Amino acid sequence: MSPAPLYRQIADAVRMDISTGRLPPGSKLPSERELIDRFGAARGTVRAGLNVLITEGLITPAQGRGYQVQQHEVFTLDASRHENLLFSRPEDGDSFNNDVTQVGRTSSQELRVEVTEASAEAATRLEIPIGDRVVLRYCRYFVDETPWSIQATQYPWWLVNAHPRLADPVDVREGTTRYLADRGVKQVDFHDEWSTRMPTPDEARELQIGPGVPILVWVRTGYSPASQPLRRTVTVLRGDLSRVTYDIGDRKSSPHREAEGQ
Amino acid sequence: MSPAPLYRQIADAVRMDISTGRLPPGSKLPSERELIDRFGAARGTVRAGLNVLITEGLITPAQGRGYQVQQHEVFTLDASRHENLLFSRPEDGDSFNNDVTQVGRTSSQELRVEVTEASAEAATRLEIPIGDRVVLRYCRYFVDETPWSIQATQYPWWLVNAHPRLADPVDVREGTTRYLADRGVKQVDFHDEWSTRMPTPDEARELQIGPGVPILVWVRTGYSPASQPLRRTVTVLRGDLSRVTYDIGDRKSSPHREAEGQ
DNA sequence: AAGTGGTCTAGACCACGTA
DNA sequence: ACGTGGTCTAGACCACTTC
Repeated sequence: MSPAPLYRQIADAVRMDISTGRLPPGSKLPSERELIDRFGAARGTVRAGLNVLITEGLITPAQGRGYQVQQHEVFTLDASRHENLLFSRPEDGDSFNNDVTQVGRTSSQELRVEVTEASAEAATRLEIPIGDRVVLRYCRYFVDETPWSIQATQYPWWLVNAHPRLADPVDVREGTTRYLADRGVKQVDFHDEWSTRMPTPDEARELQIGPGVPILVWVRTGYSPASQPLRRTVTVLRGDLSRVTYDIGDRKSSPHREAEGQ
Repeated sequence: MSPAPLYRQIADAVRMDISTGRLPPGSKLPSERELIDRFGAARGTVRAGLNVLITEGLITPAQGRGYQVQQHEVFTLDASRHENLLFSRPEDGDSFNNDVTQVGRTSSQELRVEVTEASAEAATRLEIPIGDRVVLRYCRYFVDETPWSIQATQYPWWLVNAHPRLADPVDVREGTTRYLADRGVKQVDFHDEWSTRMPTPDEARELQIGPGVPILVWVRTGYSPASQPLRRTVTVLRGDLSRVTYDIGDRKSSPHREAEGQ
């Protein structure tokens, strides 16, 4: 066995300090110059080692302030209840806002509404021709002032015609799902797709995430009782701040809600 | 606006070549020496630029062979059907194997069985004391010879006592869920938790993933009709090869199965 | 002003893969 | 043998933060 290269030894040593708690979340790492002395390495080698930990999502660098051990406040989303009318009352309003405030945190959002043409994926899901007109409701959600997710929902034009507030460039206070339900358009079935990947530079900027933090991509299609697709929502969630749960079956409530170490 | 640093310009230029299709998935990138000439940069600068794309999961380097644009063959897992006895017949056998062969691909697995003590998280989920004896069934799954997931299931000791094949260090041919069901122990409710993060070095080695590829972590707890926890399974999935779906509601089948670009 | 990380250069030698 | 990436050095100057 050849020995591990020096930059890996540096990464392993610092990673060990983090996992054993010698460097707790939020604490400051030794400076590059200190590590140069400790390991007798050139600066480039030390930086290569620290770079490993950055791409593992363990530390973040800040110009002029040194490196810091990452710390997260995870927010849990219950996807099997979320937007499910059976589990929300009309007075609860927007489901995201509701979920957040219920655990004692604050939420805010930025909304943008456009009329555009359906992308190929959206058209397939919505069972309309590619390029058909759709309303796109684009929203960025914040938990405690931190960007948490970006959401883009497309509604088919026939639905917007019948329910024009979908195209309002302002909040639909009670939530669009509830708005539609109150007008007789109920979403009773959902098809969800989940995947993960590293963010594009644009996504990283909008969610304010650095290198080493992946995102969750959630594509939800909502259906009427007649199995007609009513909308398609793409949500991009910060991986370091998100946990998602599903309950399958008839159990009334999920008994466990504790945080788990990552 | 100050101009972007040179290494970012290099990353952006190559990323553009990839996203426009000039460099299709699987193709070879220009060598570092070529990029040095094209951009008039030092080697370290070119490598810094390529490193950005590596951590974005867009390219992979291979010593002696150059850089290559990443390509994936995504495998979709239907989590709301998976292991659900309502959707599988006894003769189907192990559900993972079944899911894989049904789409014309081959699966294999490595199994290891241990008797250990319950971790804190597992004990909470299984509603047993911390440190209680459990059987741990550890399995690595392959799709088409590629490592795809690592799975660790813990069964409480009272269940193993009653159904001893759970501790057999060999495959339970029909699948453990079916084995238990046939002996009157039905799992009817599931609680699932999903999160994403970068792999630890160990996970990266076992799943054969390079930098820039995140993982999905899936924690499933299975319950009896009396809401007694029967098992807790932690699955670690390669993010670049995995898509997960849930169907919520009564719709018989999900009408759409097409691949989507990533 | 002093200390931190960010960018960049110009070399060197090694390890791996292909031919 | 040759071309590829992998590791490493020893500098330099800049930008930002803290004091």
